[in-house]
Amino acid sequence: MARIVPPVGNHKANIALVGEAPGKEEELRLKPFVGPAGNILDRALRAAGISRDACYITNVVKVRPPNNDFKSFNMQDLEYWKNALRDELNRIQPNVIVALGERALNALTGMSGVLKYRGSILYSTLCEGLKVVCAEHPAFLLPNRNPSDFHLLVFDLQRAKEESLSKDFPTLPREMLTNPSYEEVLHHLDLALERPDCILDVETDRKQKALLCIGLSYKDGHAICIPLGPSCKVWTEQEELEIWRRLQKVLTCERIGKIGQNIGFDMTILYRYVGEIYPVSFDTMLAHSLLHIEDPHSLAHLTSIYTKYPYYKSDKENLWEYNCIDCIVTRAVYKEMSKEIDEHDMGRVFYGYTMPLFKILWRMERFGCRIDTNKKELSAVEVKKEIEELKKAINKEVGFELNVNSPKQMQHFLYEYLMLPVKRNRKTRRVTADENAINELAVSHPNPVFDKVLELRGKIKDLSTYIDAKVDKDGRMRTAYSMTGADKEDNRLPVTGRLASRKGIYGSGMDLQNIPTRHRSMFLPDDGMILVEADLSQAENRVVAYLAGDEKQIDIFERGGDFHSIMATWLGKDRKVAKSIVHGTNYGMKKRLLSQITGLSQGEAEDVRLKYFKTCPKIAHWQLGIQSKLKADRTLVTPLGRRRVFFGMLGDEMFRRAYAYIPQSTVADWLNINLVALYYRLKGKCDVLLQVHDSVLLQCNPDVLDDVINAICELMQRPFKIHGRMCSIPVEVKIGKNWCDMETFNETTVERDLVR
DNA sequence: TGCAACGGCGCC
DNA sequence: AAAGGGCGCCGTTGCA
Repeated sequence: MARIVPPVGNHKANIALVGEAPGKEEELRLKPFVGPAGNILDRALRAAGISRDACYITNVVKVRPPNNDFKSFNMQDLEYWKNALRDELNRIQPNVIVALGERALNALTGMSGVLKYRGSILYSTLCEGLKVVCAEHPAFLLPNRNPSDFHLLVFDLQRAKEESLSKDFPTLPREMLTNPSYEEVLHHLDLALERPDCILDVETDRKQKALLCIGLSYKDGHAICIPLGPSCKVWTEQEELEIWRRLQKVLTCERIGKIGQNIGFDMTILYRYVGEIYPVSFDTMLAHSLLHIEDPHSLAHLTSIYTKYPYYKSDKENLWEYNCIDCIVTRAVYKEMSKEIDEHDMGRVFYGYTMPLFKILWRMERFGCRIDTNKKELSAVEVKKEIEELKKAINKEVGFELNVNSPKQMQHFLYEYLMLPVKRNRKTRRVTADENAINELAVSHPNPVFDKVLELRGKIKDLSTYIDAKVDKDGRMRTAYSMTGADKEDNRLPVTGRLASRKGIYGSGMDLQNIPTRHRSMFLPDDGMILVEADLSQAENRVVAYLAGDEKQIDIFERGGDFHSIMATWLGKDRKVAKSIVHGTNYGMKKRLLSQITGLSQGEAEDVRLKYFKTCPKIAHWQLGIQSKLKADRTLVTPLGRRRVFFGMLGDEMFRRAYAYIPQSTVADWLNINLVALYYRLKGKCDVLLQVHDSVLLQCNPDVLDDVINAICELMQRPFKIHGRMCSIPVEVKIGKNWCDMETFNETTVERDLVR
């Protein structure tokens, strides 16, 4: 028998909280929000400075749904409860209603998509004249769901508190010029020329990235959308030419800071029309990734946090209007964010490092690297042939067509056809036929086909990923760097401070941070130039030694000894094993995997691991310190000031991520800081081609090689502080005629090279 | 045909 | 009981 859970709270409340339906605990105690979700709500209310007694708390449906499944209510039931809710809220007349979760949002406003609308201030369609603030349902924030969104609930409740002062809606200026005449365009571009900054946002089609229109906002609450691009029929040829000319004047005017959300995209689109846009003073996405690295950096999210404009990204049917709103909102976001940067004293980092690095990376993306296209085509032919032969051999050996790239077919082949013992992925615990599994099977159940399978997979990877990568028409390979992960893949956000490298928006180019050495011979310097690679040597190990404050390790590094050889003698193993043990153990690896990567037995591996901790006890201390820091506030800060909050379950998995985080991001930041410094020091003397996490690839004229290498050594090896102690990371400089055959620099190699 | 999820694998 | 982390791209598969 369904029991009705009545609302609770103050009938004169200015804030009404509306959930979906009672749960088990609520039904038992006949009160809304008293179970686990209720606890979360209470915590969030406290954090937002709202007293529960000052709220009226209710649910859309007052009875617990069978199996807690809201969908089991039919339309009639829902209508009944919605009517009851309308009467209820109209009696209370709160200044603001908080819709907690999808069902409440839907009942109160008719909208759907709570993750999009959270933070938005909306008109209630259920109770006319009343104002709704949308928030995620507390049950959605339980530890096993999405605990990292808790702060968003707090934020939305704070917003509700502000809005509870009156029934009025916030005023949101939106002066939009969506279909301007030619004269209006010129007039507004003239006005823009008088202003110190200008928001820029272009719209393109999704596939070709063909330009559709350009939006500008040179003052608050105002925007103009100028239709332009290959399919634009608005202007005469002459008008269009003049608009581009005036536009270029604004976009390249020294006095006008250009501002945008992920403005690198707009710069890339407009490059063919106006060249490089300059100066770019502020990117809201980059600023946000600096201030709140663990949050999403989409404009939709920024809008919900920094402005009171409601979510608008779902209606794109009027593109010009949409373009204008984007600009107006970006300006509002920009103003708030620039204040936040000043308040947090991040100006030096943001304007002096983040934005310059962004500019340099954008130029590197344009510049690209010359490719030996001949060689590339030849090896394509060769590898294709090898693939065909391997395929034939494998099919002949197994007696049927086997696609080694199909996990499904491979699992069937190994575990059903050959009836071998099933191997699982250690992390996911799922059945796998990956390289590791096959290698293990090859030991227990030798079969000549295994080697061929792995070889074939390798060749297919070589061909598809590296050899077939699309070179631009000018024979150059390009990449797009991401400092934030705005175009995130699989919903993962990069959080390390490392750059990501990927294909460009037009589909050419590739990730240039994972090229196997043997494929690097395709990468050439331009005519008359020489490649210079500067590598931070053993950077992560070094940083770990300083972070842990391990005197023994620091001593080896500072004396310039061969770290791994010395560790090898201490641990009583050969150099290679010692290297793996140290590296793996530093990052939380345990005996099983250590034994796998070293070839030792698990018992031996464990012995060496413990011996390493005994030899360098500070390493274990360091790890324990990280653990307690995470337990205390889930936050780690690197020596270079990068901060990261860790969400999710406290445990070894998080600890391992945390061990890796600080050295990884410290090295990345240190390299990038030096990339900026090098760029300005060597301006005109060299071209920066690539950044690969702990190394940079440059090209320069051989006559300035000395200058270049001196600058590299001077800048990159300068000491910086880790835990109050100065640490210097040596640089290994290599030079070469292609990126594969690089020789460590010393005087004789230069001379030999110059003679050639 | 396009898309998302997944398995697999390249480098630092 | 056992467990490095961080990225992006390709091919397959299943679904719309």
